[in-house]
Amino acid sequence: MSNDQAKNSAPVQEHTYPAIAPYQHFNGANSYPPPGPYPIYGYPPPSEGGHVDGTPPNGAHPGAPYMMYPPPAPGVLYYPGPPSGQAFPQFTGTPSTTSSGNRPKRKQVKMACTNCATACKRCDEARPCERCVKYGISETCVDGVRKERKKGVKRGPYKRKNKQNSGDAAYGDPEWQPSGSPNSPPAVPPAMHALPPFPPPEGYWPYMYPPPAFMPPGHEGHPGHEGVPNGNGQPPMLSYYPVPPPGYPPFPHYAHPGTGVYSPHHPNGAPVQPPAEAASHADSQSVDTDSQGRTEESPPAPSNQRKRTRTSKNGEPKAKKAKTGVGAQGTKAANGAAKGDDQISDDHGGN
DNA sequence: TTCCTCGGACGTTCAACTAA
DNA sequence: TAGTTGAACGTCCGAGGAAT
Ligand SMILES: [Zn+2]
Ligand SMILES: [Zn+2]
Repeated sequence: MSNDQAKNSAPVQEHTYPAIAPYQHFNGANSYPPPGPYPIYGYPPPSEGGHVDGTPPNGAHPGAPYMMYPPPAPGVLYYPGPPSGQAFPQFTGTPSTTSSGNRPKRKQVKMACTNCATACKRCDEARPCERCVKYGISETCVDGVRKERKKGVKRGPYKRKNKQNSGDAAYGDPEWQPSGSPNSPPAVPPAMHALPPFPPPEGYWPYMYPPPAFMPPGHEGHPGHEGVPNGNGQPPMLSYYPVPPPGYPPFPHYAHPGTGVYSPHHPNGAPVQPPAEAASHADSQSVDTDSQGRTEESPPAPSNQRKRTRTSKNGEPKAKKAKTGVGAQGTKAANGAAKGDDQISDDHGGN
């Protein structure tokens, strides 16, 4: 902790997403989809047994990519319809989750008081903070001093993350971006510019329409397909299937970027899970990114599975701090107060 | 059974770096 | 010079050992 905390107390980095217009459901209903992940699938058009309103037909195979019917409005992010004709509940919460699931993102105070910092416990902005008040140590509840950052530390060359697709990123990679091959020029529709803010609320799994650089699978030339009216008064059919934009985790089902052919396998070889399973595992397929878009190569085991060793980073036990004074509070009353929360503790370093 | 410790995940900040 | 990157540094969750 150091004075730079005070220096920088003005701009608070809020990681909440701006309010966005309701996304349109697969079936056209205007409401927020529930926080994901959940399986992505579609239902066949009426010409193939589906219902005009987009609800699934009897015996519909929910894992298959189907044409969307009625045709969607371009330039919006769409979400899959509810399974089995159920309606999604109206989503009213503030989308704020970690990228690794539905767990709410941890909010840190900008500066914990010395007591809380020492105890590695949650603090708040108030002074005295709630915890210090609770333990009757208000008088020692003060901000710590932030260490000054080292200067003059040289770094290597930076990788550019937001570079245009160079063509060597594999499909499914966070860096992959739709672009044309030498044989198929880029097909990024103008409507894409009307997309809602990117990225969308975490936990939301978008469908993008029209799919950039994708051709629809398996319906070429069918009357009434691909935006071409069939001449029978039937509206044009438009393809609709998952396309992970750059930075999005891979979807459970894929259409090959080159051929547009749907495959139950991810282009990089990983098999696709059945929808129900995908729902519970889609999270694990996602590329975990932190608040700065960093990715986690290998997400840590859940903390309840972590092996805990009692040694410090250098392999030695951390020195114990005397249980006197405020940092270690000393009193049982203070120590034990709230279960699952406050236990006054020794200092221990972060990273 | 409760209390306390502390490993490490997670979040924030900002200097170094880079492209325009 | 503005925007991006990435590491330093801070917060604090929660498992598990120690104490009662
Ligand atoms: Zn505090
Ligand atoms: Zn305090």
